[in-house]
Amino acid sequence: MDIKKVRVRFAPSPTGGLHLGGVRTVLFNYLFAKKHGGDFVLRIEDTDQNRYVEGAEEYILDCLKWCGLLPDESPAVGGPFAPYRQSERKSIYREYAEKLVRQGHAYYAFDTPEELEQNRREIPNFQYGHAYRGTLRNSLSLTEHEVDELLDAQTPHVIRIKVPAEGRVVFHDMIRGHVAFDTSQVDDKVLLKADGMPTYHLAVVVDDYLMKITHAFRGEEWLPSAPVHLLLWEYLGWKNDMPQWAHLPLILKPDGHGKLSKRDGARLGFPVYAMNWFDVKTGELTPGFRELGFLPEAFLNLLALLGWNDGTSQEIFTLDELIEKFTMDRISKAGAKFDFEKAKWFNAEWIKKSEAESLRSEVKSVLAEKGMEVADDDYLLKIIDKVKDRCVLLPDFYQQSAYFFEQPKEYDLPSVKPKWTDAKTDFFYELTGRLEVVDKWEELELETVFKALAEEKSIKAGEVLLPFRIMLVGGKFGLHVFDIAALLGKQETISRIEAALSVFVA
RNA sequence: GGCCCGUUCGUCUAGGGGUUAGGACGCAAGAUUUUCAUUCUUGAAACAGGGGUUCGAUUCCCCUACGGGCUACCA
Repeated sequence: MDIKKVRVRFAPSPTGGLHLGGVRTVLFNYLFAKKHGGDFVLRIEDTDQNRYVEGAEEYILDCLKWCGLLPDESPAVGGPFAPYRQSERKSIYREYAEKLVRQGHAYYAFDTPEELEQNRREIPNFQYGHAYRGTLRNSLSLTEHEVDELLDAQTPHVIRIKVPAEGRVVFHDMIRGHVAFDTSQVDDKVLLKADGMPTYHLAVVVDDYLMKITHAFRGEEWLPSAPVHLLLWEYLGWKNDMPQWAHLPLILKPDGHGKLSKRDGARLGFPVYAMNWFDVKTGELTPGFRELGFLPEAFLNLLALLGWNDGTSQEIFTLDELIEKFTMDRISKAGAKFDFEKAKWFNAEWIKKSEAESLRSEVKSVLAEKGMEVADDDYLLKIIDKVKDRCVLLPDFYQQSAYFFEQPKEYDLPSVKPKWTDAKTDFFYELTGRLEVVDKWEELELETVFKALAEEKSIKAGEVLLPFRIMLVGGKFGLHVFDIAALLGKQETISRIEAALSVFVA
């Protein structure tokens, strides 16, 4: 394939949150465009005024910025072929729809929603198409005079495409290969709604043409309406400018069957949106991957591997690697069930792989949320470095590192009390003295001192190790004990031993 | 119902006319870690079914089954 200039389209619809499938479509768009040195066009599909939600457009852009798919300073929506909002292009669409009517490829239809509803109820397999359009109220069945009268009277009407009763629409899909439809099975889709707004079918064709789109990526759910779009490209006389199509496989529910939906997230306990989405209309908050503690790199990585791989067993990819390795022919055809366990694994891998420095601000805000202000960045960096292997999600950093910033408030007494002896009391008293004079405050040195004392006192190290841990952190968790002590520093370690001792002995 | 798309371990997938059908997640066992996690080793686990084509099909073709999508003046 000789790709000179690619212009791919991404059309977020500001009607709600941005779900996994949406981000993945953008990602593949992005990878393909980057790979071939092309543009990446954002077009806002805001023609459905009923569903338009305030703030949704900004939200979607923010999601893309968080993912790293849109530069921070990028103009939200724009480019050389503005405007990019459907609502601002209203007049353009009518023009083309009327043109199609004049050419006999479309017609006015005056049927009310109620009438159509009734037909669908009463006629089995009712389709507004060649079989029934002659019996319905439209400019095909009515006389010219009747039509003019209705039009003059401002009768609400739509414009529908006139799909031929016979014929075959054939096209090549970059993922699926050869795809064919019988036009007899395709219905006369509405092109222009009664409110003058275009439907997706008209808008996508007109916009892709006007914006010089060369490659169109979308979800597989659009495949059945592809013949309508193909016909439109032909009727409008733009056949040679038609973009290459790529219908991406769907992301499916992890359990049961079907497309992954917002509800599945709530039901199964994982996010399906990139970021928290608060719907002002319903007052409903849908959680996002970002807020749950996913790294954007991990999020993109897991999405990319859902329906694509590079043919090797590599699973961890940076965005740059993805751009380099991405090819369309390695996108799978079948839908992929989303697996949250694997998603978490990706995040854990990315946390492990990340430098402490790059994790710092995220960890800081995790701690801050719990009311813990960290002043000493060097200290924090050392802790992050030691602790990150044990974290799957960002909030795990709190649980894994909180004890470095405050003395235990409670101790796991049942684990020490029953086996406590005077000898142990003696050991720890002595230990504080020995620690007091340690020069090199490092893990190895501390361990040596500790074990030497245990041997002197004829106590098995194992018997005092667990109490030591509980003294420092309060329970049976955390890093290796001597790592903790080393990080805590001399004064803090000793003070924690003393504080705990008084509780243990009491 | 009609049309379209799809089908390899539970899940994501590699492979492709002759393979011990490979990897990853998860699961199980063990080693290490005198907590836990990490790490390491090992294990259980798949070509939907039936017909062809072929010396030989998991791989190619057809049918069936199953799954999914669409079937709005939503995208």
